Amino acid sequence: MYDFKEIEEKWQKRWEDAKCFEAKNASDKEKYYLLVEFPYPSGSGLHVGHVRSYTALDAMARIKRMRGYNVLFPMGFDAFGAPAEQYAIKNHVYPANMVKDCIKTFRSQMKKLGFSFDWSREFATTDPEYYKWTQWQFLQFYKAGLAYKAEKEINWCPNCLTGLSNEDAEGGICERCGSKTEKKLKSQWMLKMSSYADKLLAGLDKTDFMDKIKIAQINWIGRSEGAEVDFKIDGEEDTLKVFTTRPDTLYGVTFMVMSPEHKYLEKYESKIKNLDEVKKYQEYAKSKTEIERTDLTREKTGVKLEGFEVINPVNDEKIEVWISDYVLANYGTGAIMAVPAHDERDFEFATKFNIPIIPVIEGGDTTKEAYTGDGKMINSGKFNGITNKKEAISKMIEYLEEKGVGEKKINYRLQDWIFSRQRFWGEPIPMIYCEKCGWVPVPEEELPLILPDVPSYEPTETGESPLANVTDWVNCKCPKCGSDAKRETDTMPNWAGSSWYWLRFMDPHNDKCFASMDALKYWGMVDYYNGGMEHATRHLLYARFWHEFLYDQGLVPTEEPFKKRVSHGMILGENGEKMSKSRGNVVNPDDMMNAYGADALRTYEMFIGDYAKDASWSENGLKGCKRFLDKIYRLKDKVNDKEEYTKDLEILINKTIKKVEEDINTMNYNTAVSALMILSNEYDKLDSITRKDYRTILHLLNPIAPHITEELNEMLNLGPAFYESTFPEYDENKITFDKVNIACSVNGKLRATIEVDMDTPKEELLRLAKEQENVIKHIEGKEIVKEIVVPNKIVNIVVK
RNA sequence: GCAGGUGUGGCGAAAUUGGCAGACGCACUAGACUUAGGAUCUAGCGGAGCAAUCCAUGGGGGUUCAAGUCCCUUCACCUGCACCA
Repeated sequence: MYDFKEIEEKWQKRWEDAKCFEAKNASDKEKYYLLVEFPYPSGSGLHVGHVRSYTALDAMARIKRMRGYNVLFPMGFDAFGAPAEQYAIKNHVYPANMVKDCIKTFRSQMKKLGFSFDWSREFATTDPEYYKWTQWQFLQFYKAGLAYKAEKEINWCPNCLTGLSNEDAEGGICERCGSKTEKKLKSQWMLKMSSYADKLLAGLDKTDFMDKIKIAQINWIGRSEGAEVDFKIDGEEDTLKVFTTRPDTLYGVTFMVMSPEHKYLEKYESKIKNLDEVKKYQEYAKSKTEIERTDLTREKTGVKLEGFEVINPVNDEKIEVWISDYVLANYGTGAIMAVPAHDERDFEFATKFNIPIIPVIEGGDTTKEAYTGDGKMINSGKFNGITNKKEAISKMIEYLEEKGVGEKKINYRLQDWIFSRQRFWGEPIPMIYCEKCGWVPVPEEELPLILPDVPSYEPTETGESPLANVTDWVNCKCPKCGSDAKRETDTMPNWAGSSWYWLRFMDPHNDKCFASMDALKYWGMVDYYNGGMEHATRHLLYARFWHEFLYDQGLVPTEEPFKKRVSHGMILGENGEKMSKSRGNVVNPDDMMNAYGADALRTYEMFIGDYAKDASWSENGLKGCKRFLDKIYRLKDKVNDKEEYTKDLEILINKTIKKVEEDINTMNYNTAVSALMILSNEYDKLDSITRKDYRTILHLLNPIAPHITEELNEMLNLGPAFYESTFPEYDENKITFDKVNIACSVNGKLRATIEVDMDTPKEELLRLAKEQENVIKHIEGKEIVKEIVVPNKIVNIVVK
């Protein structure tokens, strides 16, 4: 019938030549910034899931442009990270070349799909011109005291002799060889994200994220209010500090638990009488994989410290101290006060090791289980009798503060960001270590610090980055004192490059700064940011943290980077499972485009279902959408030479205009498509349609299926190309029919429908309803109890 | 365990937010046109029933003239987080 390939290529070229999708950094038009997460250019090419979100935002971008906005809709590539590195290790090639090839494939696929990205702004995070600024920004963190070195555990595979990312060591098992991974202490660069915890929480109020995304962020930050309490170590001046959310239960403390990694175990080694046993337990805890350690069904284990006791600050009683791996080293102070009567985990522990349980709040049976509910305080000295938990907590904190043995404290689950990777394929961290001066930043004018090629891409045997083997790169002079020094060989994590990329899109070719203040001010916040739900926590937090930091440094004009964040559901295989090579259910967008065309693929992915939900692929569904486009094409033969709407279609057309724009702006793409299908069905019923009828449906469909609609519009010479036209407006006066169907029911059951004039008065509706044969049948001989009339909707007669 | 979400025909889903459940599409059935159909057109398509009608939105209960929609309860599945003190 028509050659969609030829049509698609023609229009793609036309758009490119016209540069109609290139955003201007200075414009009288109102700006609109649409951002969709840039992809990782993997070797397997674009996924049909990419097509879904890109089409969705493309449709929005096209509508916004046709509504007169200066739209920024950019695309780039996030190309540092594991997959390219794995490929490099396997094939002994420099990853940059492979990345280049993959990007080429991705770009060409996206162009074939007709996305209206502004390609003039494209970049990859691996471009030295880009990572120069990633490095520069890292130095700003350093200068502000927010980047520091600390001993942190990494996942270490004793078999491969290599450090692994959390992803590669999932569940404590080395992905490559299957052996159990260990924890190994390594000095790593950290970013002080924890100091932004409150800002990250408060900043959410300035955004319009989907609720579930806000909640995910809030949970991840994990703010919890409580108190820090000092327990004096018996026989020492030192105190053991714990964090608790339940200071009101202090009188119920019967033991303390420290994590096996707690620093006091070393400090007070000489005090501990059963040191051998303790050391053995520490070894045991270390050998546990992440999964084993966090397995809730696992029985509690632990060792009591002999000769090491603390004093309860509220009643001066001596308390035994244990170590157990159920207490985490990296949360709170790494030690807890245990109140078995009112905490489930402490209860479990106390029961197992026969430790006394003292209830301090009335309620429940604390010989059987921990009571975590509310109640009257008992066994708590002067606090006895308080029934309100909130009051009890604040009174206790007041008391602790008075005595100088504790204070109010807010804790966060959110931790500092481990910013080092012992990996090759990442941005080099621009720091130099000098014996005399310590850590010295690479001078800014020497950036970018180029990532050199190396003889081997695998991490070294000591767990260092392969860069450590490039001696003439590592060895350098200290920028401060000029003596021999060494470069940091760790690289940045994958997340670094994607933590500010939306800013670079605003001014991608700037070589003086990461983006000019003018550009940053003009584009402001990203208006609409779309990405996968899997990035709702980490990426989004890193990006917001990074941005908030830049704001505090006066480097960006807005506190928050993204106004609205939305996420799309996955496209699953035809069998309802996640698409993967091993499951053999992968659908290649190229194959679909070749068989049905880009427009059909785009239309189908918009029609597939609720945008926010997962959806299973169906090639038959795609065929159906192709048929719909074919029908649109065939309708051209019905076009007459009239220039106004067909009278009978006018209302439906106006309604459809309204619905399509609203639906696309609210992510209800599926109903936008279905509205257009309904309209096309109505057109099809008529012998002829007008030029305006036809141009309008093409125009409405254009954001979703841009090629075929442009072609038909031009073929019939209906008007200027859509990319340079204004989107149709609906007439508010013509979106309601003058006739309306009224449901007539008896006792809530539908008995008849009547067609009446819009806004027919109540009395008239009731009278008409009662004339209906089937209504009469059901009310005859019965007593009418109630009559409900809702104008333009329904009549309900209640009988007995 | 906690948090969030979902549950409607054979399938993907709609439902103006309390007012005719199943729009639109797929699959399927019958027919038309055709050398042919993976094209197009016509008709049908939740279940039961010849029909009037009855039953149906995971299950149970409630509010209401009226419930897919609100409330209570229960089950199932999905996604995060998970011994966070």
